[in-house]
Amino acid sequence: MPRPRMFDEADVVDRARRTFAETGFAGTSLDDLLEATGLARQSLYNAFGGKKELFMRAFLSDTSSAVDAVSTVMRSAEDPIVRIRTKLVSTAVEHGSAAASPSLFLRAAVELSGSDPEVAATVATAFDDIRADYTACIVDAQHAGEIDAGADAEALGTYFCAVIEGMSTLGRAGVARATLLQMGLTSLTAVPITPLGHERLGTEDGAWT
Amino acid sequence: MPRPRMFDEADVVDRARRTFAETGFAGTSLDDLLEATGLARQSLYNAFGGKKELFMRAFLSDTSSAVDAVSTVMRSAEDPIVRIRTKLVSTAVEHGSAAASPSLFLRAAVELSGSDPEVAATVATAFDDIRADYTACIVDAQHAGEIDAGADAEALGTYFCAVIEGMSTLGRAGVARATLLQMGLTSLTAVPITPLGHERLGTEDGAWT
DNA sequence: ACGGTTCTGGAACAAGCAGTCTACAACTCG
DNA sequence: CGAGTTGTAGACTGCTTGTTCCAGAACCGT
Repeated sequence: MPRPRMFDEADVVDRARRTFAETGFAGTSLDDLLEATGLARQSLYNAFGGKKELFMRAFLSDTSSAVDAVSTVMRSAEDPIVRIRTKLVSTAVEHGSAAASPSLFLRAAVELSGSDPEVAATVATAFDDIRADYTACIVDAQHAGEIDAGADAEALGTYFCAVIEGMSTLGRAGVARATLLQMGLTSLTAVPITPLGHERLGTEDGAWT
Repeated sequence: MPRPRMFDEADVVDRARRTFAETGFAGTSLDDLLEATGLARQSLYNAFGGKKELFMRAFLSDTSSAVDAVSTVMRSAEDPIVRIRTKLVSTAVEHGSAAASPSLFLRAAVELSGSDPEVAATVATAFDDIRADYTACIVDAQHAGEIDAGADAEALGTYFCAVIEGMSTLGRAGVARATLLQMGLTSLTAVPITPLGHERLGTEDGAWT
């Protein structure tokens, strides 16, 4: 019986995500959101409840896609060591050079982790999940004989988590894509890769710009 | 002839820095600043000009001390390779476990680099300076025979910049000090250290908590 | 002690904010 | 087709924001 909505809820959340990612929670006004989503004031309140609630929807959605993105790559059928290099390269490409839509996950972590307990908890478990995925991938690589079995897999997993967050941060701060890529590939040399691992990775690493 | 000020300008800037670092530019109201600094409304406007101007004072001051902090360590008399490890350890200690006062430099980079050109430019040159300091230190280490002469010093410098920013970001997001330390020390293994370098670094790396 | 200059504290201001209310339009089911 | 329910649009409401104004207090050199 109700009049059907003139907007797609998921689409609205995604537009809100982009807006919040660009100007932050405190820096985004309700009018900004209305303009970005095309919704009428009351429609936003009917559908979501308010600014904070819409933010949390967008934030949780972005967080889980960030976690999923890692998970997808780290559990793919590729050689374990290649999965990690793939993630490093794609992070450099996605976060390089201003243009690309910045991550709300990272922004919310920096802006609100200190003040909002729910955001802080979500960020913390997301990082744990991401770390676990990296770690699992490194264990796979050890079983495949690509990485020294004696290496501390968890230390390496945590390490990649930091490298990739650092790349995102620097990318947002304006560091060029090629520089990010160089950083990512350098980080791989921290891993005690066996001769087999090097063979699987291939020799030439250039050709991304 | 004028009535002397009842506040120390540098002290006010420092208190403002802490406040802005905790709640961000948009998230900090003038009343918050007045409470944090103890100034009267008009005094703040007389002495600094306004909210934005005070923010820039605090931001520029924090940025140059962040750059100086790197520079001081990287040009110290210590063995080059030890300087880098020192910086990694101190970053882990300072940014570990919520409590410690967060960096306004990092926060402003994430919050405002996308919208404020002056902040973006400052952040960009600060990162360049920091990268140059790391690179110079690695070159020193190569001359001292601690790092393979064939390594790409600039790539390694850029890399440490990313690792350390990543550590700061994760620290703010709630990652424990011990974990940050583990990340920092793992990042060192990306460097092609010569036998002499390993000797200079020492063998046991534990005992920080 | 006094005049000039600056600092101080609070009141006042306009603009912008998140959120609410009301009238109307659109659709579905009986 | 029409009654009922829900979405839409925009005016409206307190409240907070950054900033300015004004009157008085504090200090210094003479």
